[in-house]
Amino acid sequence: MESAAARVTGALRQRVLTGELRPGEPLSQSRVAAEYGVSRIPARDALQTLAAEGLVDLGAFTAVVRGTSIGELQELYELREAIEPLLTKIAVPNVGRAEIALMTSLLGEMEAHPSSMDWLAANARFHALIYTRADRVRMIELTTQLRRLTDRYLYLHVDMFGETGRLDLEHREILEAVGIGDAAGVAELTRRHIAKSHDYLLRHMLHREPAPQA
Amino acid sequence: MESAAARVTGALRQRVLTGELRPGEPLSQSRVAAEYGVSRIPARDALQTLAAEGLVDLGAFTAVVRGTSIGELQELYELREAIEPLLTKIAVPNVGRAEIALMTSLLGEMEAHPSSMDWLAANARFHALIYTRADRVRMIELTTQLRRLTDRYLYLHVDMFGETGRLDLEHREILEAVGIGDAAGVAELTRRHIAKSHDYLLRHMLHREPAPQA
DNA sequence: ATATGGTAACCTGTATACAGTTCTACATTT
DNA sequence: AAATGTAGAACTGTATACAGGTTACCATAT
Repeated sequence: MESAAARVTGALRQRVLTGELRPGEPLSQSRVAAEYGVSRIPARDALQTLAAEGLVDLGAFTAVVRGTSIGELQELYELREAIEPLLTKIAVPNVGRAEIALMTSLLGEMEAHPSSMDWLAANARFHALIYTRADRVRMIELTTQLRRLTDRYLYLHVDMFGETGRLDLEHREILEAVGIGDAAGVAELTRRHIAKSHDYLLRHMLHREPAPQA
Repeated sequence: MESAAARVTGALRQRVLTGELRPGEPLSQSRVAAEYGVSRIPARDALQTLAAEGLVDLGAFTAVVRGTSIGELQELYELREAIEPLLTKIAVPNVGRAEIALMTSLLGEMEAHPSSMDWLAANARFHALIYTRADRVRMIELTTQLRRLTDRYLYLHVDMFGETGRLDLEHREILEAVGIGDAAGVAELTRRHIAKSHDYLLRHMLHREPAPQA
């Protein structure tokens, strides 16, 4: 069974992630509780979890949906650029035929559903598939969290990714390098892959919102 | 004022960190609550926080002090070796005379109190002093957490750091490189500094406990 | 002696209740 | 009109209470 707290956590996480709940939006325990038909305790638990994940700020008075900033974006991508290539380098030697087949089919799925939530989901699974083989539980957990946070920037600041075409090409390159077992190559391709998304987001944020909320 | 939850969190964190509470020790909400004279809610909050920090496992039945393993040690140090040099490279150009003076005095403090908790505290402040100037809130928070987790391995698996002498020498090297503003140099020295602690711990864990608890 | 079943102790998730704090908005003063 | 003060609304932290679920242990059967 799933606890009430877990249910509320998941629902809120989704709403914050997709931008349905805007940055700065206050999330009081009582209102969250009422909205999901639970008592304040599980609502409180959910807010605490989301705060630990960095999606919510726990102020003295009330919790609020965390804002975005170019500074934070910078940090998140710096971390991803450091960790994901590392994870890649460790994982690639352990990737087998089965994973490569699955990755190929995920690539097809992405090409079939450009610029949609389906694309984003397939993309996440594509990369996760490599990382899993690194056998690094903590690193993967951290990476998942960082990806969630940067995905939020995509939802909030980009009309709706006009870049999936280019990214699919990069995925094909990555897949090829995985195929020949070139760990260092995949790592470097991954780093650039991430850096390009960073640049893309940065350009859009600088252009559209010169002074973003804290 | 400090909330009851924060007080319990701090106290428990200390006890888990220093190994007073051994890995595997069950921490039920009720007993923690009774022990600190609070109700179950703040006790529950504290356990959740510690779980998010990775010091406690939130099982289905009861929370337990997290175990240690060579695999986790590996992950923690891989992360530190990736992040702390990065943080260093960013920070060093911003370190001024004031910080260098303070670092010098901290170095003296470490040399004056070898192999003690005071040494560990001064050591933490020494490195933190550099990192602060990187202006990377999230990275620093993450680094703090990783350092806490690895410090626990020191407490649990090393009789009581017989290495402070060598480490002080390395600190002196780092301080010198900071003095001449050699960011890349400090980064590399920091990476090796961390790697050596990793080796040291690994040797001891392999020697003393061939099959550590999960 | 070992396996099996049942009961009591323990523990968690959640609801409700209360005290104290923070914010808001309006009235009062300057 | 701006500043200040003040009641009330909103919110949080915490305590207490209750309904399951899990574990441990002991008695009984094989």
